[in-house]
Amino acid sequence: MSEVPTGESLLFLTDEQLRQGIEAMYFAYRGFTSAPDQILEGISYGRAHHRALHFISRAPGMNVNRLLAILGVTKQSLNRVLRTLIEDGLVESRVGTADKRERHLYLTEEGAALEKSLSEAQRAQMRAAYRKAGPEAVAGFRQVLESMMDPELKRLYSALREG
Amino acid sequence: MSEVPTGESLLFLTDEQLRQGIEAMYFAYRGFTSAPDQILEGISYGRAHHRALHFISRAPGMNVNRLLAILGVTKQSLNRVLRTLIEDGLVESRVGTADKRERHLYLTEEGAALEKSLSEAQRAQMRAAYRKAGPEAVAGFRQVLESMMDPELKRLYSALREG
DNA sequence: CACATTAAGTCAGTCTTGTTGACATTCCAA
DNA sequence: TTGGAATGTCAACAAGACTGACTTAATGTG
Repeated sequence: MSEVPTGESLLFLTDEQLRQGIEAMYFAYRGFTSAPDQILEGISYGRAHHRALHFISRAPGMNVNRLLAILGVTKQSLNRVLRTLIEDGLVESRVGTADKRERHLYLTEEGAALEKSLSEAQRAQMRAAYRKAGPEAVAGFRQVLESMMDPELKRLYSALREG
Repeated sequence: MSEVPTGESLLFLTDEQLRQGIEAMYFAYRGFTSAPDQILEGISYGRAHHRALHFISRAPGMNVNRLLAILGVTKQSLNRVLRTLIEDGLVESRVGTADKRERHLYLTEEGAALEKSLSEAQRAQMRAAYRKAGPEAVAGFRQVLESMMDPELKRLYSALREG
């Protein structure tokens, strides 16, 4: 947690090393999204739909505000996506019991099936990368990613694991 | 290169672990782009302009086809971005000497200045993340990112380093 | 030389995903 | 009971991607 880097890590962080990291992140992110994108093209959905399905699947019963905070978009933008998913019978929106203003979101069977196919494609890609790199590399990967997150996003990310 | 994982790595790659990796990648990518995005809003440029400036800076004299391959967009899409950058005097397009059909791209002084401010903001963010995570984590991070790349993109990524 | 191909640029139209702003509805809580 | 919060909706717009068709200029080849 020291703010002062060691001589070695200071040496390590040349602009060139950082630039390579930036480019690696850029190219890798494209690989990261390509598998689900391939499934999505053809059916009339995009990445925004995938993201909504993912997080609803991850935390079923989540209300709209929570999902908005996670996705970091405006409610108008999310609403368009959510509306099509609800109309198409992939997502169910239930009025809250404690607070009836809230809408709680759930995947229908059909929604869960699509989410599963998308997430399986993405996991397969991730699994291949993890295996190529090995467990120790994966631990480092996760550490750096967490360090890159905005504190608020990191909070939301951690909350997903803790329920 | 073995297709059969060891017992340990098999244990490691639970769906939950993979899902956390996927989410980490998603949240981290948002942190990754936020610093340059902040500079870009206000001036009338977006991420597409940033990417073009970055790679022209990285490989000055690059022709349009090469940049198209790196960015993975259509020429119509790139052209819109490139045209504004040239009109605004940030990028210079020189007719090729060997092959006069080609246009070679260079940053002007002004273009280099903007690129520098964008890349410094992004590097600062990356540097902070790297320092928090430590050198060993960074090595793992880089390894996993490279494993995630599409082979063609990895080729382009590597070519950037080798000149 | 004539013709095909390549590199680059352009025009027109479309789609997804994001944005603002304005407004209605519902319902909780002080 | 009234103000504010949560939600939803309408309209307009912008960035950034796409396809398809086409031009121009330069190059390569039969």
